[in-house]
Amino acid sequence: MGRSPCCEQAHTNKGAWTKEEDQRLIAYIKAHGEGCWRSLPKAAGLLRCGKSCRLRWINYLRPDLKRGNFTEEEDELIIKFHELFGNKWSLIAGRLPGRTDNEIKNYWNTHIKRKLLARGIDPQTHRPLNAAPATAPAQQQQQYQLQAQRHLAAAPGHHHQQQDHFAGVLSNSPEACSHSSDDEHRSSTPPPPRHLDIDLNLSISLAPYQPPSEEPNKPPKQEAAATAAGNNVTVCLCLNSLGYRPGVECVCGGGGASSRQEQWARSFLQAAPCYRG
DNA sequence: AATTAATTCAACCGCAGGCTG
DNA sequence: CCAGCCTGCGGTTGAATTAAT
Repeated sequence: MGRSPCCEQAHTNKGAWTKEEDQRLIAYIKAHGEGCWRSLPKAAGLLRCGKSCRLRWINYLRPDLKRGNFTEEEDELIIKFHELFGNKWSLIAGRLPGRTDNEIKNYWNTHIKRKLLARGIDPQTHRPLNAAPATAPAQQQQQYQLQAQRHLAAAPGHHHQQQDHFAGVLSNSPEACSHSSDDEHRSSTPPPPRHLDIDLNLSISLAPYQPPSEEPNKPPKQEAAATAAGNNVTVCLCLNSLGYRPGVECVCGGGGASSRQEQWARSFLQAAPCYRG
């Protein structure tokens, strides 16, 4: 596998972004949407590598970022998800609206680790610090993590439809884990004893690019889904955030979708048949 | 007020893995 | 099948900021 030459190019800026660079990036993405990171810097007139642009956008400029202190609720969610997924920050970020993997990773390392240690809990194993070194249970937990990850892998893309996000995640419903994996059927492994309060019955939807809503508490996802299911929608196969962009034609060239992107979109839609018109 | 230590977090780096020709 | 391209991820770094002395 070849290394991407994108960051080896000469004449690319590094380090902190300037306001002007931010403006350029925002303006470009507003006009053309996300994606095509490699060609973006040149097209946007930025002396940055695509990777850097992507990072800047995702971690800092994206309009749907929360950018505030983490709430106690979020803390607990992160802890639970970390227990479940391990250091899969992107998976964790996918279930915390408005938070980025980088942000969560930093927050984990600077705050939550310490918090857990203060509670006498090992932040890596989520077990009491003075507990005997786990062998079989740790393997079992790893297996549960793998199961959960397999579930998620089966449904690519971000898992939105988070209108009842916190309520759902925090629910103690006995059905919360009722979607148990194949593994559960073919092994005598007892069900995970410690994650019953995590609702993994995650559903997916085409994740629209959402400009900041006027009403922060009103999740716009349903609207988008309804619009999509209804009419007059252009599905942008260039997959700029898998955006449904009502009435907007794809602008990334290649007739609306590169073959690769189109293929991805098709496989996605097949994997999520309930979202096919 | 000056200096040092600790903390935070944006950004970078290298790699994995999927896709293409 | 293979080499190269591209994106995304997780770990790490280091500049900026804050707290302590």
